[in-house]
Amino acid sequence: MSYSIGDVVKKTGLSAHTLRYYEKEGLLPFVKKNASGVRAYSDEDLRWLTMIECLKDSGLQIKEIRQYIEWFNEGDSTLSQRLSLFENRRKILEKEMARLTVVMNKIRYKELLYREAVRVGSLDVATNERRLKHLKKKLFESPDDFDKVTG
Amino acid sequence: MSYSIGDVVKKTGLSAHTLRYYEKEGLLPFVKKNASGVRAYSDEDLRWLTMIECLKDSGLQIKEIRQYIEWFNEGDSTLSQRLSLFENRRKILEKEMARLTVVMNKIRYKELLYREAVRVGSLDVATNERRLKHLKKKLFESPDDFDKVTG
DNA sequence: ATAATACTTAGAGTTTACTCTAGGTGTTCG
DNA sequence: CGAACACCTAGAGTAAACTCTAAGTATTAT
Repeated sequence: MSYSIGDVVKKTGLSAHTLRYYEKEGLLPFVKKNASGVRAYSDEDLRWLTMIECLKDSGLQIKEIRQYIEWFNEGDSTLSQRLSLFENRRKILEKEMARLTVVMNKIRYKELLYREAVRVGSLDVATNERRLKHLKKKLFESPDDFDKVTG
Repeated sequence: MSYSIGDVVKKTGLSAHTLRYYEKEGLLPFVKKNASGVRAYSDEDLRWLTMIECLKDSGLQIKEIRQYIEWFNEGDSTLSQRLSLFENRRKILEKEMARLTVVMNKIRYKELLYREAVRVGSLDVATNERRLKHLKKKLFESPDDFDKVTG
């Protein structure tokens, strides 16, 4: 099976502009064109687009994805480089998730603080409630200046 | 206590450029200047910078942070808007963490696949190993095209 | 006193990943 | 056969968040 750029737009949700841009950036080196220069995407190309989406979701930049595809095309001699890439990415994702957990607690505290402030009609009153002060301590293992902010 | 922009650079790790940029964008409406126009940051200003960092970490854009600060300055009449902001942010962070969990599993599979490929010296051989095929099933609850990609 | 350093402003430049425009060619349908 | 539509390329424009430059003033150290 082969697909026009319009077909791929429908399948992937990417714009035709974006698909051509990806190709220009070296992310789709396998896409064939017919005699009049019209792109014909294969199922393999669609699977690469799925892979590209995953790599983008993991935070890779386009030039890093291009590097990965180049390594893939060079074959088994680049296996260790590709392993490093995924190792690093996994570590970065772990850090990112840890970071988000910390931020989440701070935002959750603010949400509860403002929920109470709305209930009693005053931010100052809510901020000084024992229950919320206690919650603050519970949510922030390592307190920083954050808990002094009144906003 | 008050601090020069250089002091704040050392304390926060932000550049002087960035601090002035934040001020221009309305994120630091309280910073005082002396007779010759030199900024003197207060402890309150430093706490706002901590708050701004948290909001940025949670994914808010600068204009959204400015909006929040404007609401803060308007007092208790904007409590419900601020509550909405934190509610939305919490929901977005939850989605983001769920997204990262999915991506993490895919990247972890790739890492293990390439670790094995490096060990045996062949991506094709590793891809066809029963152990890794089984792992793939375990990691991806809802299989998509991803598991067909060989790269 | 003078050199170095820190500060000021306005505004231009950078990066990333698109996103769109202009001007044109090719294909399909009634 | 001609209108409508999909496609092509090259290149310009956009948004966000900085990042830096230029040209000048003020402060500090020797």
